[in-house]
Parts: sequence; structure tokens; C-alpha cells
Amino acid sequence: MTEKELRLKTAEIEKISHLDYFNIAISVDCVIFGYEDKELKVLLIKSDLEEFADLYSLLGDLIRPDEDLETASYRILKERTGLDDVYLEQVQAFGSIERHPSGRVITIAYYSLIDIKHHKLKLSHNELNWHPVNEIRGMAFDHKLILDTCLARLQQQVMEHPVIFNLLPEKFSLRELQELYEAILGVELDRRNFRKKISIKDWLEDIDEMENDVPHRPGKLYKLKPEFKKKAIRKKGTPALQSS
Amino acid sequence: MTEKELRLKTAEIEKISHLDYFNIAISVDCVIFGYEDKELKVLLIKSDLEEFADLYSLLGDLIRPDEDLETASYRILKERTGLDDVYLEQVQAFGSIERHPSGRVITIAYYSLIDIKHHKLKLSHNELNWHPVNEIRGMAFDHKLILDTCLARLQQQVMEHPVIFNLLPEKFSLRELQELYEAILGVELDRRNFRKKISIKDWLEDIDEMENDVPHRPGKLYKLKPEFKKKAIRKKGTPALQSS
DNA sequence: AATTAATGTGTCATCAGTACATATTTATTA
DNA sequence: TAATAAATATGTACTGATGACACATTAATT
Repeated sequence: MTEKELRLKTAEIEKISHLDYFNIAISVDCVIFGYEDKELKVLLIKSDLEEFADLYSLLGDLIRPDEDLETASYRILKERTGLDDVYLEQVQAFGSIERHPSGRVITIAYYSLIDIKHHKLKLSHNELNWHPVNEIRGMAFDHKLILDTCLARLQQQVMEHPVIFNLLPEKFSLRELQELYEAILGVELDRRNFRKKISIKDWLEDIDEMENDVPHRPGKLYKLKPEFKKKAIRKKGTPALQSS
Repeated sequence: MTEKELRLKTAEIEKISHLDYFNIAISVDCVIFGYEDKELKVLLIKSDLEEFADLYSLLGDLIRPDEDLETASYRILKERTGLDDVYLEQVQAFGSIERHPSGRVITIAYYSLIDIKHHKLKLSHNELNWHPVNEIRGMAFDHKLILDTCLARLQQQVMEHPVIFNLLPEKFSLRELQELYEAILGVELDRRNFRKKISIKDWLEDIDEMENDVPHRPGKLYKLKPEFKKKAIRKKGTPALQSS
């Protein structure tokens, strides 16, 4: 091969390597929600990009060619939290041109629900921490937008499906459950109406135990009926405008 | 530069050009819904891949590095239908490893709503046609899955937001509207209850005109109130579990 | 003028959503 | 040990949405 031929080949490969359609990277970003101290929290890490010094970012990574989207999400969760049996749901893709300072990266956002107390993370370094959702201001990239979008989706989901229990321990009191709904929805609920509504759903099983670590009258403990325990909830059928 | 150096560079570039993370292509696929002859239809094209000879596929294309996701979707719509002022909404990404026979392609699905009658397409060739949603059997790639997912999303949306009107002409009768709901939801609705429910929503304006092309007693015509006419509907706020 | 086929409307029963108050139980304190 | 404080547990009445259901009216057709 002559030098000229090599130079041509070089140019050609460079052209291919920058070929438009393969010049976009794809990542997955996980919004990992947890619940602690009566607050909805999200797991964030200090951004490693100079542009975003001192800002926090979601946990994410580029997708590998040999893994599908969910596999990539589970990998990130496993790497960062040590957990692999968690609730996970895709929300949507974010792809504005300018969202990543280092190049074109389209990201697909997932949200995940974790019981903080019973799955102590290996928080390897203090750059990775739980942050109360309500106190988060600036974030790296467009991650604040992604977080807000995922929170909105979570709010929608907890109204329709029994997914909220992924944030709670196996056994919980109705007060804890109500406080969690309040934290997610950002509203105060009336106790009597809340209990009526929950009992209508028929999701819970009375396990005939009481709280024992509270400094007041203990409440009954419940758990989610097994038939509703699914890590990945599939959408239900279409609600009918009216059945005739 | 010596030949050896060039050879090294060549190898390096080849490595980069096949670098895992840039070896995934990204496309957009549009599920374009229309309504005609009391049927919900979708715009499909004959697949150009040998593997999928005689199967239909959605309209899609690879995303260009200089366009964001919505731009790519609008481009596809414009190219294929000639329209650019249409309702469009992202549904979700599909990324299984085996979904595309020619390589790894992750696709982001959008659905779009079009008034067939008043936007005559340039159906350039007879490979591109409207197909009744209920009669579609096999499709190329995972496009049947994408179609079903988008239909489910549409069904969800029409229950909550005034998006259905993007499928109808400016003026329509309540019968036409009801038939469209029935076609989308796949149910029969009671006329009296349907009208009650629609009137409560307060979406419609009585324009004091009557149908004139029907072989029976003509019904009143309505149009969507201008404040609800948005091509891209943004999600409403979270429904409260209960306001206290 | 009679017939046909659609439009247009109201009532009643049921159920979900919401506002609201009192008795009971346990831990704590005096 | 008794009194107090703070939480649990529960029911009723009002309002509005949902869903089943029947009859009079209008226009085109015969």
C-alpha cells in the first residue's frame, strides 16, 4: 500500500467514522426515586464534566450495542446501587441538539422506585447521595427537565396503579402510606377519605400486626397483596368512556 | 508520515469508527392516524427490505445529527404527507437488539393525528396507503408492537384531553364525534350519555349550522372552542388524589 | 300523506369524591 | 396511679359523575 493509498483510506475511514447517522450516541438516564424522612428523594451524583462543576446529574451511561434499553438501565442501577430487583419504567427520550456539551447524545429516561431503608446502597463515595426532590435547583445537562418529567409520570402512575409500594418496606401503616402519597403528589390528604379510597382499591392485606417503634398509639400494619407485586407493571386496558 | 504510522492511524480510526458507542443508529417512526369511513386508519408503506417483502412498515427515517427528535418527526411527516401543521406526540423508545435486521437501530416512536379528508396527501405511489387499524396483521420490524403501543396511548389521551379533534374536520356533528370515539376505543357508546359527558367537558361551540349532506334528518354542527386548539398538547397538571 | 330513520332530550339509581367530628387507644408526664 | 397528650379508627351527608333506559321530533324518502 502506497502512502497515498493509505492517506486516501484514512480519509475515507474518517468520513465513515463521522458519517452522520453514526455520529449520535445514545444513553440511558435513570431517575431513581426513594422515600425517607417523609420526603421523596432522588439519587444523584456530582457531574464529572467541567462545564457542570458543582452540579448534580442523574445516573446514566451510554448504551452498549449488545444490550437493549432495559438491560442498560438495569446495569446502571446494579452498578450504582447494587440492586437488580427494582421497579423500572421508561418515560421518554430527550434529544435536543444542545443537551450535551461534548456532542450529540440522545438519552432515554427511565424512572425507578427503591425502598431506601431496606436496600442500603453501597454509596461508594460521598459524591453519590439521596437528595430531596423539592430542594433540587440546578442540575447538569437537561437533567432537571428529565427529573420533572419523570416526577410528573410518577404522579400519574401512583394515581392509577399500585406502584407506590416499591418505595415502602414490606409492612407499613396507613399513615406511612398516606404520608408517601402526600410527598409524591405535593398535597395534603384527609385521613378518612384517604382510607376509604385505599380500601376501595382492595390492594392491601391486613397482616394483624401493629407498629412497635412509634412514640404514640401504634397503627395496624398492612402489606400489598401478592397479586399486585410486580416489579414491572404493565399498562392496564383502556378505560372506557362508558360501557354500554 | 511513515507507512507504519499511517497503518497505525488507519487501525486506530477503524477502531474508532466501529467504536461500540457510535455503532448504534437512531431513527424516528411515526404512527400517523387518520379517520375515514368510520374507521381509524394508519398510514403505512410497503417495506423496502427484502426480509420484509410484502409487509408494511411505519413511516420513519434515521435522525440527522443536526435535528432534534421532533424536527425529525416533522420532517418525516412533511416528506410523506406534505403536511407540517399536525398534532404530534412522542410515545416511547424501542430498542431491542434484534429489532432491525441490518444492524442496531433504536427508534423513537411518535404518533400523529391527521384529518384525512381535508388534507389530501400526495400519495405519490400506491405503496403508501391508509390501512384500517383493525385489519392490520403482520408488519415489518417490531412495527406492530409500536403501532399497538401508540394506539394504547391514543386511547388514553382521548379520554383525558381534547386531541381527538385533530382527526376531524373543522365542523362536525355529535354523531360523527361519537363514531370516532367508538372507532378509537373499540366500544359502543350510548348516545344520551355520550352527549351528556361531552357537554360537561365544555369543549364544543355550537356554530348554529346543520349537516346538509346526509340522507336523513341533519344534526347540528359544532367546532372545538379555539382555546382548546393546540397542535401539541402539553400534559395537564397532576390529578389530585383528593383536595383537602 | 304515510313511512322511515335519524336527531334530540330527561329521569332515576348507583357510585365516587369530598367535607367534616367524635370516640378510642397508647405513651408520656405529673 | 391518674391525668394528659397525641395519635388511631371510624360514619354521615352532600355533590357530582356514571350508566341504564324510552319517547317525542324532524327531515328525507316512498
